[in-house]
Amino acid sequence: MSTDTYATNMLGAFTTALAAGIDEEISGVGLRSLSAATALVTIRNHSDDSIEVLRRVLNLTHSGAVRLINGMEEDGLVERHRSPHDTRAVTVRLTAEGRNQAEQVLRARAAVTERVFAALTDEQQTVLTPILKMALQALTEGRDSARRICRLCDEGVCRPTGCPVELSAAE
Amino acid sequence: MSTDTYATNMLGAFTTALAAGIDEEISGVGLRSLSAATALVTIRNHSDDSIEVLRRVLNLTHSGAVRLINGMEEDGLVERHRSPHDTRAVTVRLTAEGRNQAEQVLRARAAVTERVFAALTDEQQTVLTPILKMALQALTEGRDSARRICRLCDEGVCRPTGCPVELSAAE
DNA sequence: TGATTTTTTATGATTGAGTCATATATTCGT
DNA sequence: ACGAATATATGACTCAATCATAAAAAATCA
Repeated sequence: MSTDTYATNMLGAFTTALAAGIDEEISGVGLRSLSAATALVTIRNHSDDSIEVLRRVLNLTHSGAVRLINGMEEDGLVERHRSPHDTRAVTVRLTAEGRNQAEQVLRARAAVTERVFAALTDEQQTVLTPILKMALQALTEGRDSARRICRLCDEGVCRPTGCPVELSAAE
Repeated sequence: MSTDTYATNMLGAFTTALAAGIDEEISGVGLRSLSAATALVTIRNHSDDSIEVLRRVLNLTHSGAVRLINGMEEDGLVERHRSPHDTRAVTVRLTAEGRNQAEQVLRARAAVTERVFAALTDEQQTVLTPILKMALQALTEGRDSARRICRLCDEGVCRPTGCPVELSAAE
């Protein structure tokens, strides 16, 4: 069963188009970088994570993450706090403004994915969901990988139904 | 018919995961930037396009594109030629090495999309194809948009069957 | 307990992709 | 033929991110 080159080519184009659309929409929120937008949502979902954890989710060097947080702190989006049980670690927390901006990033991403979904027939929407679930399970390769994949998600939404990425990560 | 937030959230995660996977795999080819990789494939598909056309496909400023081509020329991947009918315009053509690297970029992207496809059941693969076709049509907003969406595709593959993006662009 | 290794944050120096402002040459429209 | 539009190019600069390195706290283990 050799893979259908035509279909895989389209999957690539689909990814290019969708990723570009999401990036563009998120850029419209007006944050200093896409990394900042991603960090904002990541922190929203996991408050009080250390810079080191953030570093892995964002796939940056540690100094890169430190500088990203510096900038976001300057912009009044996050605050540094000393971790109570490990005085080396710095935990990062959103300010009210940061929380506000994080919601805007989530809305921006959702706007694009909703637009794509709306272009499909009801039946296509129905069959697509389990396909996405299956693909996400296959793409997940452990805890760190799961955090990276879900880094721009509204995690509250997946909680009740169960996130396939989290399930697969806990294998 | 309010959209299913759970499904759109997963579509976002799917895009994040797939786009990151593709970027990472393409980075493994060892070119100086993702832009260079994209330019390489774009030029492969449309040889002798001008820098100005490239600029639009890659979504760069003109000077950005000029500098990208400078670098790629230094790396021996492309050659500048004066356009025969417009002496202002510079057309860009791949060297043998450039062609070689472009194929590697295509293979890198295909490897990731094939892996995802392979994780699906035969039936899921069958129903996914027309869904992708429909979504791509919806995501295409004209000629320039089509070029951007297909910028990392192996365009030869879509020719026989017909690329939904091109069809939609020619509306 | 005390010494060594590991983990975590931070900073100075640098890189490199990309932008902005501007210059120059060619083509097009009238 | 002249003015507007189009195309390439370059100098100065920005900014995200890296590399190399330092220092402090925690964990390990002898």
